[in-house]
Amino acid sequence: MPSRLAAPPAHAGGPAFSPLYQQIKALLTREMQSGAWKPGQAIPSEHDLAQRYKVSQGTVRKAIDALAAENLVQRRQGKGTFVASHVEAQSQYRFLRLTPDQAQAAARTGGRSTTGAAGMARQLMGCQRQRAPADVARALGLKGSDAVVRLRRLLLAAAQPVVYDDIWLPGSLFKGLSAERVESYKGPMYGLFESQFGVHMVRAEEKIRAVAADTDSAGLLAIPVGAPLLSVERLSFTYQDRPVELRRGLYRTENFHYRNALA
Amino acid sequence: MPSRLAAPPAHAGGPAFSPLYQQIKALLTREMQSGAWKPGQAIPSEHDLAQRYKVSQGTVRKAIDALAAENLVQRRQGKGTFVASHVEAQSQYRFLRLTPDQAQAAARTGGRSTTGAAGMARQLMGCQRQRAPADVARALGLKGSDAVVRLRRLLLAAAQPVVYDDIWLPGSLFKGLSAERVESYKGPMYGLFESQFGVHMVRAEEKIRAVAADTDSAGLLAIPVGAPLLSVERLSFTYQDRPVELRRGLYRTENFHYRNALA
DNA sequence: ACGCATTTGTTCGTATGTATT
DNA sequence: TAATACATACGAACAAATGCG
Repeated sequence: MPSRLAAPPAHAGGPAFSPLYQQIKALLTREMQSGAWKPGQAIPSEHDLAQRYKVSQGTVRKAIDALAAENLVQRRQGKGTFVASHVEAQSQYRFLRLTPDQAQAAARTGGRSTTGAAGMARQLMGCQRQRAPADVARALGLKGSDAVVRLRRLLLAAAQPVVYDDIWLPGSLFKGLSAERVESYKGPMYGLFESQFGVHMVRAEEKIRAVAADTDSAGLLAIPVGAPLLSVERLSFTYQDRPVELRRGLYRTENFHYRNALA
Repeated sequence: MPSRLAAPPAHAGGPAFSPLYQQIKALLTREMQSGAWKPGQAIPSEHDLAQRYKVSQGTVRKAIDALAAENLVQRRQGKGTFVASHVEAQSQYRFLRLTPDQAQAAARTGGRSTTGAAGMARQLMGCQRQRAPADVARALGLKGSDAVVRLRRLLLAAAQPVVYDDIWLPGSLFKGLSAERVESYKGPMYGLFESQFGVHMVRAEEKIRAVAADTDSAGLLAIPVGAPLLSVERLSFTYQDRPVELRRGLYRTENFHYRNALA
């Protein structure tokens, strides 16, 4: 009997059991999901957790290693293990891959792209509540009758528009979200979601295309109709792979590029 | 005295030492780089390596774990640990992110995108040797007088051109590369490089933009001049972060998209 | 079909090193 | 300096997957 905690049912298809450290990992994840351990805060020490769950410290360590590999937590020698946060400087703009062309790539040297595409000016173009369009509802796992928040904004570099974002969020999770709250918040959008609404983005999937600017986007981004734009459709997930944001971005890439690392 | 193998010098800037398992990792990497352990082959067992290097099995294990995390090797329970290979079915087209739009995304379920953008027809448009242009030489770390191989090709889906690739390789590493060798090889380009020239691609960096088709690319890809195209500039590295390929790709994204996972 | 040897995977325990406060 | 927390290293035992006789 390999499991001493919650033994998963032995139904066909799924594994009849899972290693102890994965069960511990699931328990730790649940603590974060429930909000008991909040982003930026330290979780209990390995020694502490080992006692709490009656397992060896090495097993807790392996569970935490797995969480760290998925960027759910961050280990800091001598200090502790911290729940990942989009508010902290280290992991701010973690999901933003747009980079100025002339940014000296300190890519592999561990140099967090200090320049990045951060520090761009924000301009909110709209914040409305409405019923979810069919495609948005499908992506977010909502019913067509459910409410969503739609948020549109521009990012500008040197007074030039570079990014237009069209963001859709489940209304039930973002109750008091308003234009004022967005505009008054300093720092990345995901920091706002996390600190004000308790929704922490864990991972995302993007679909990228080249498209021609239509009249709307051309106007917003100050380019000719038909000019090429990078279209980035992002679906973001919180804990337990629950989709909580659909973001459609249009990027001008004359002076910026989307950087990606393949391994 | 933490190091029992090669103790790195304690010069300023670099760490005065490195953990044992990292030293083991470096030794293992050197075996692969030298060609002593070839892609697809099994490396010695953990027990074997532990004896060879006079360290514990756990230390070898941690070294191999690190290599596996970087996709340099692949572990298979009960069988052994194998040098990663672009020839094998599992990791074929590892660097290809272009996906048909209607491919049912088995993304997280572990389902290797069987559909993928594999199975596309290839059409070689040229294979020449020449002196390296300045920008290519800079990217590959060559002198302007060095020879390079330039390779151009189309990828077609349903008889429609989808991808145009312009590939630059250091001439010194790819001596007998010819159009015939490329056309007769079945399987991915990186499989050819690996099996025929002993150059294994370990990782890559990509810069992605939206561009308008010029007359050349419009003709090649059968689209109007000015149509939007995804421009993907890829720099690929072999062991020790040595750049060995510059690839400029243009993708039609009407029916395909570039998929990316953020974590 | 069965058992056995091999290899990686999991779990435990202990000791020591390094970073932080 | 001391206490705390993560990081490294060792050793041991058993489990699970594989392949072979």
